[in-house]
Amino acid sequence: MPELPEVETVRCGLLALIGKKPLIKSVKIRNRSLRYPVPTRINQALKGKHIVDISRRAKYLIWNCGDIYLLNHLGMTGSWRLEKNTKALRKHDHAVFELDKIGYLIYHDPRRFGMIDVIKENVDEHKLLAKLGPEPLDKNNFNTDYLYTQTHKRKASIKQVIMDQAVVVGVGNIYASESLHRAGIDPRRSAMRVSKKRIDKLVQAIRHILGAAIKAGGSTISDFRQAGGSDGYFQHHFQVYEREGETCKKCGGQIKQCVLGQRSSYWCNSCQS
DNA sequence: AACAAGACCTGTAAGC
DNA sequence: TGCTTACAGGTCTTGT
Repeated sequence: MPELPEVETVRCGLLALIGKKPLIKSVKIRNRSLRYPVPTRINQALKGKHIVDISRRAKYLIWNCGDIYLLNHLGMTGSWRLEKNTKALRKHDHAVFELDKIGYLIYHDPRRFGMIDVIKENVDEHKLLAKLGPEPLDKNNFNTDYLYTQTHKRKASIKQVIMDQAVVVGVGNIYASESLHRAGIDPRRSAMRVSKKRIDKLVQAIRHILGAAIKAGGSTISDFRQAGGSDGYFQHHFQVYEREGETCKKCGGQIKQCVLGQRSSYWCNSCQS
């Protein structure tokens, strides 16, 4: 489901839903079998803590609960919603956080590719976070010089390389295709055959696309919703994603589709090379 | 080190 | 109507 803009949208939505530093009264796990088993000690660890803040690293949400942190990845189908009571629980509601005076914050995830863990300290050193690349919107660490050092030696397609979370985080299957279209680069092109000048265009394109998608509240396709339940709007701005056979809005060329790294990829056969 | 493929899951849509 | 297959926003693991 979520790439960086969707996770950022969920983060903002959750902050709005929970209000000011709510107390966690209890955590009930209905199904521990997410991508990794949810720790059995999670209720004991979080009961009585306040959610001080929610931040994001890559596609991970990090709840700051004072002296302890909750780490959450939404996988493909993870979502959060708030309910007034527990009568409204549905299939695939795997975790229920009872928040004092707020209600029940529910983690829903049909495919169970998401994860929930609790961390005592040094969040950045967590096994899943330690090897992540820079944030795409961080101009100091994600820029043309940096990305070129990563791409010029790699034989794989440029699309696969920018989706590698060790190279840059947050770019998933939709925004990789959209960013490459904006930069005029064929997603099938070997990363090492993209000139530095075009890598510069790509850096700007990734920043622009992700920034615009965050502003639009992410993309709603299939079942993604903001934490408040409303739709994102960026899907209306797709130039190539899921537009196979249609006309390029920029140049009138035809949108093509192929599979790269087992993922559907889309590009315009006229304005991308 | 880098890469391709397999694995983990369920729901939905398409094809027969 | 029902069965089978392909595919879906992610990413870790395995084998070359």
